[in-house]
Amino acid sequence: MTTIRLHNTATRKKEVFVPLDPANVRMYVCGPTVYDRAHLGNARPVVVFDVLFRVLRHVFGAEHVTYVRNFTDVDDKINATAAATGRDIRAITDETIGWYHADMDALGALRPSQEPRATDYIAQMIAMIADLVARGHAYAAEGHVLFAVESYAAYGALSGRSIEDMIAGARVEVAPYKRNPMDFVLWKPSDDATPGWDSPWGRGRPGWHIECSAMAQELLGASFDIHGGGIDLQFPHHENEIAQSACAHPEGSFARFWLHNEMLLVEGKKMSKSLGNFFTVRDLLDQGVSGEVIRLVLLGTQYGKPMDWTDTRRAEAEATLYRWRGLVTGVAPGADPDAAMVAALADDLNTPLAIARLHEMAKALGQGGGDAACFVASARLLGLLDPGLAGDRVPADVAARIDALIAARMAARQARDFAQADRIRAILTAAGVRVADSGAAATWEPGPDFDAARLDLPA
RNA sequence: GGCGGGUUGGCGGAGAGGUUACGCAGCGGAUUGCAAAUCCGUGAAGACCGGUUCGAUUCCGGUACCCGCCUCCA
Repeated sequence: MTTIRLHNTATRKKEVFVPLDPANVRMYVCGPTVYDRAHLGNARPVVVFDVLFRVLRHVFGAEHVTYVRNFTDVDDKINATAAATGRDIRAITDETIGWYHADMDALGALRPSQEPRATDYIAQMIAMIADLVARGHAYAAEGHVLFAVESYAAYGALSGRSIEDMIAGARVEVAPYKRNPMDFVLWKPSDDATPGWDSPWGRGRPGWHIECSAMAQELLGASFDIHGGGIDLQFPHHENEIAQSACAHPEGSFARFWLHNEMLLVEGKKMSKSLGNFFTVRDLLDQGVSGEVIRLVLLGTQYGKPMDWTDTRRAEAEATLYRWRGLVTGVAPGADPDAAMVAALADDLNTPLAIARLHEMAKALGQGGGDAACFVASARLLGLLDPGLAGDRVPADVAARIDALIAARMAARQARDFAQADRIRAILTAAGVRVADSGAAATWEPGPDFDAARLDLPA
C-alpha cells in the first residue's frame, strides 16, 4: 500500500499517515461562511483538499473515506447582509450555497461526503457548551458563555504561543465579563432583530468556533484523522476548536493531523476580504478561464507555500491543457495512475512534482511512445482531463456557424484560394476562435477572449 | 513586540550531501501556403557571511530582505 506522508501543523513535522480506521478514514475541512461568492483564495483549500480526498480514496478505497466540509450559515456577516438588504437569512444562505456548489463544481472538486449546515446543529452546539460549563471549562456571564482558556493547559499548542504571548499582542476585544482577555465566546445573546435560538442562557446564537467542534463530533466522532483549512485559521479558529473539543471530549484526540494550506497572493499580497484585493472564482469563469485551468494553476504550487496568481501562469496552464487534451482525445483512463505521480502526491501532496511527472508522460506520448490510458488515469487523480471539465462555452448554434466557416475555409484552402482562407481565419481570430490546421483537417476551439458577437462581422 | 513560513536559472517551481528536475520564455533546427500546434537540439540557478565535510544550492549558525498570524478571513 502507498505510504502517505503529511506535514502535521500540530507537530511541525512531516509524518507517516496511518488512519485510525483504514475502513473509515475521516477528514474535516473548514468550509465557507455563506454570505458572498467564493473568491479565488477560498478556492485553494477546496482544490487542495479535493486532491487529498482523491488520494485517500485511491489508497484506501473510495467507500472508505469520509470527507466533511461545513457551511457556516449563522454568522454576524450574514446578519449584516440581511439587515442591509432586507432579505431573509435563509434565502441568502441558500443562494450562496448554490453559488458555492456551482463554482466549486466548475473547478472539478468532488462534493464532500457530507456538507453539514451549522444551523442544523444548534442543538449539538448547545449541548456541547452546557457540557463545557458543567466540566468547568466555560462560564456564563451577562448572557454570554465564554470558554476559559486557563482551564485548558494545552491552549496555544497548535499555534505555538502561550496565553501570555497572546495577551502581549493585546488586540483582543476588551469585555468586562471576561475572566481572561483571551477567553472567547461560545454563545452570545441575540436581540429581537437578530436570529437566535433558545438556550439555557437565554435566546442567543453560537460563537464562531463551536460549530466545527460540534459538527466534527457529531459526524466524525471524538477522534478522527485529518482536519484541514487555511493557515490563517490556525489561530484563533483551530486553536479554539481544539480547546472546546478536547475539553468536552477528553476521551478523544480530536484531529490527529492538522493540515494548513498557505495563502493565495495577488501581486504579492494575501488575497483577503479586508484588503479588498480579491476576485471571485465566478469572475474568472465569466472571463472564459476554465475551471480546469484555475485548478491546474492552483496545483502548480505545493499547498504549504504561498502562491501568486498571475496572468502568465493562467496562460501557461491554458496552453498545457490544450496540448494534453490534444494528446488523449478519445482515450479512456487506464486502471492505474502512474506510480511515480502517486508517490509525489503521497509525499505531502507534492502537486508540482506530480504535474512535472505528467509533463514527462505527455512528452513520451508526443514522441509516439508512452501510455495514454495511464496518463489519463494519472491526470484524473489530480482532477484534470475530466470530460466534465472541458466546458461547453459555445452554444450549439454558434458552434454550427463556426463549423460552417471552418468548412468554407477548408474549401478555399483546397482550391488554393489562400486569400479567402486567410480572410475567414481573420474573422474567427477576431472572435477569439483558435484555428489549427492539421493536414486535410482543421480544428478550432474558443480562446480566452472568445466573443460570439464578433462572428457577425462582414466577411 | 510575540509566533510561524520563505529567499533556487529571464519567469514559475521541485527533488537530492557528489550524477538532466519539470514547465514557460529565449536561441538554433525540422515541419508548415500562412499561422498555430508539434518534434529535435541548446545556454542559464541556488540572497549574503561563516561552519561541518573529501565535497553543500542541499546539514548547522548568523545577517539581510520578503510574507503570514496575533482582528473578519481559506
